[in-house]
Amino acid sequence: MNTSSSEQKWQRRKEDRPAEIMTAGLRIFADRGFAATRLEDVAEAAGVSKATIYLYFASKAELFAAIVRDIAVPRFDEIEKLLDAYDGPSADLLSFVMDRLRDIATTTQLPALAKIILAESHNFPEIRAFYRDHIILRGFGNLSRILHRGIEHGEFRPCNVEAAVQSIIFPILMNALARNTFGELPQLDPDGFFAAHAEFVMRGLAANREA
Amino acid sequence: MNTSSSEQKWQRRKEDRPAEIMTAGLRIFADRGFAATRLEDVAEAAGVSKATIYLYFASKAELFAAIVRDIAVPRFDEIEKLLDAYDGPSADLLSFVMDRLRDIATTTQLPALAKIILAESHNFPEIRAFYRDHIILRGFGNLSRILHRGIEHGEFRPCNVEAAVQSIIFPILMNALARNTFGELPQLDPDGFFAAHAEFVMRGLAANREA
DNA sequence: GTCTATATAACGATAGAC
DNA sequence: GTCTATCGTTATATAGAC
Repeated sequence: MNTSSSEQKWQRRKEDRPAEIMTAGLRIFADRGFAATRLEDVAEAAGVSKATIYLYFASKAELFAAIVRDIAVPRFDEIEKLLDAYDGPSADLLSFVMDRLRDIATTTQLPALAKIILAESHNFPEIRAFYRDHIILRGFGNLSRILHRGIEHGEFRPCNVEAAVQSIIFPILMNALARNTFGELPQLDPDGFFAAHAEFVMRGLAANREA
Repeated sequence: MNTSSSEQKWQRRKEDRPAEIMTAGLRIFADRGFAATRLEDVAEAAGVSKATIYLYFASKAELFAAIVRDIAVPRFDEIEKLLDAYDGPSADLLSFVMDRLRDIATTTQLPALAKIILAESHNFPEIRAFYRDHIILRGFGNLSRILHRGIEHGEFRPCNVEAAVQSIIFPILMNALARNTFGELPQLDPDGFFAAHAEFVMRGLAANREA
């Protein structure tokens, strides 16, 4: 594996190591799941030794959490920044956020990681607690804010907000999980699905138009 | 485990064995997942030898499929029988079917088994194919029938039926999966959730009432 | 020459084989 | 039931940057 001209066994690249390890870890975790992923394979893919992983991450579970955090946190931050600043119709705000969720579900590996949580967190309580507190509750909270706002403004009908949050998010998540698991069943085609689900949601939330 | 008066080490109970094995298997599969379940433990819990399992089931995957089938098929049959016979408002029919889905999600181990499919079917394609063809596509098909019926009768608005099916089913399934994984987060409380989701769905499907 | 990022090698638990 | 291989984790040696 050495380049021909150099006899160097390794280089100091303190800045880049964590990102390289996380990139390698993401690919292998998403492919094989948590338990089946060997840190030695992650190390090899990242071009470091197994021990080097432990310089930057306290444990396998911490590495996994860091990977999830790296994907999720910037997106949540962006969404929350918008929520704080926004001052238009709640339906538009909800549409925008649902579009972002679609992007996350279709362009990142977060669904594959969510699958790992569902599948294996029974054996690994640390990763479950992290995902519950930093992903689920945070995501629920953000959507909940939008719905409460819309209800207060009379744009959405009063309803069980915690339940509505699930009616909105779970199809998006589960569609991604199902595609991840069953491949491209025509029923699961994301293009048609997301537009239709957004329409469905808007009608489900619409305030009664009365005279 | 033997009764005190009998010295028989075993009895011929050809009729009961499969059910006993499946009951034991259900508990252990739901608890540990597919790969981690050892047929030896299933045999012990069922009070038979490992070889006896193979008398009735061709493989571990076949046993798993039989357990899923045993839970799902009678319920599908019941629902489909109703669909064939029913002749009232589509909204009532959909309500009834959603109630049945809620019962299945809250009173059976099917969500735990669904979790296994999501989690492990990557490694075990046989169980994925079975679940896709006999559970997902069948369930999708049934709901799809109800929606098409309601649209034809003018009771539901015309919409992307395959997408609406997902907007309806996935929250029910995912709520059960999330409770299974994260325990009793108050947000996931099924009592409040199912009623609210049903209301949400009815509004999402409602035909435009126009003059 | 000193400091430290990194590799090598060893440890201990656990699971799978025979 | 015992033995063995594997893998997460940790201790120690060494190489690279300044």
